[in-house]
Amino acid sequence: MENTFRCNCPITSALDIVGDKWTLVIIKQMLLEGIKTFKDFSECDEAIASNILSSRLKKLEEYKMISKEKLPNNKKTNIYLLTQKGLDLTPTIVELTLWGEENISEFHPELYSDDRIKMLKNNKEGFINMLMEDYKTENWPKPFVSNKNTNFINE
Amino acid sequence: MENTFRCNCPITSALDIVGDKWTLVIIKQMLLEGIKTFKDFSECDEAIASNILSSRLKKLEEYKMISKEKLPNNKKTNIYLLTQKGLDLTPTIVELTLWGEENISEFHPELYSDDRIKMLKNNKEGFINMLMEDYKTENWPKPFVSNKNTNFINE
DNA sequence: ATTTATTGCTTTTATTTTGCAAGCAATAAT
DNA sequence: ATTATTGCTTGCAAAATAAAAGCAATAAAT
Repeated sequence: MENTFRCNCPITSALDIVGDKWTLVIIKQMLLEGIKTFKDFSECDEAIASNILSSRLKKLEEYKMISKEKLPNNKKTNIYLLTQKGLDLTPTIVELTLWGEENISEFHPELYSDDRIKMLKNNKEGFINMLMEDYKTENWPKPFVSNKNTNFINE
Repeated sequence: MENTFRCNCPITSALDIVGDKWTLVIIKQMLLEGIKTFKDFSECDEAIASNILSSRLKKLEEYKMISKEKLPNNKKTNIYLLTQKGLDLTPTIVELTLWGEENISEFHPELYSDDRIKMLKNNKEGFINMLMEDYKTENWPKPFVSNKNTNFINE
């Protein structure tokens, strides 16, 4: 963590953290593919080597971009979750997706495009918000809701 | 250029091109700091080693993200310019800037913020368009304008 | 016209990072 | 009690990166 930053420029410093082959891929997998455990990462499409995965997760934790937790009924498996800092990379990832989708197929014909990307092109702002909100509601601990408010539907 | 792509995902593929320590720094310098020649790059703040600069410029040219030209009166100096493909990374760079500016200072207190970043926060969309238009008018060959239209002011 | 400086690299060598394979401790399943 | 799974770490080889030096082509100065 010491001497990580080349200079005082925010872009260059951002790249000192996420500017490598794997870090943003990891965040993408968590954000878009529901990946949460070490095993999930190891088994998925872009299977990253376990030592590199390990070092990247450590770095992301140091920078508070992910948290490492355990489920109450499983003392072994770690659950890695994006924090707000990590989630805040959603717009960057979305812009990279759009750039890739429009500029790479010439060099990489098998590149896929899917329905989500079409949605994204239709309404970028909305898509970004949806991604971030969905991640939170699916993965972040539910806030306590008092009984008063839970049964509206049945009243 | 062969075997560059890990898989068919647009994000991962984008990172196969720009996912390293230097590529986006180079594009940032061209876009935001008016850097155009090999010497400019070598002399600036984040002085990249010349061999790496050389290899990155070559890669960016292969992917048509920059062009390499010469001025008519100078047979020596190469001028590197962003093409549309390169310029299209502006939104990605802008989002990275915002992320860096809001999430890194905790770990890097010397990180600077400036007036341009304030402008950017006020009007992201407009700032991105301004950056791209400014770059084009300042660096791309001027289109021919017929005499008919040049003297409005004097009529 | 000849020397000197600059530019845009390439080459060499050293260091760092990456990645595969194997190993291993702790927990969970059988 | 035994076996399988998970989440790592370690060791080593290969690849990428980086600092330094070198060099050819052009431009500038004398």
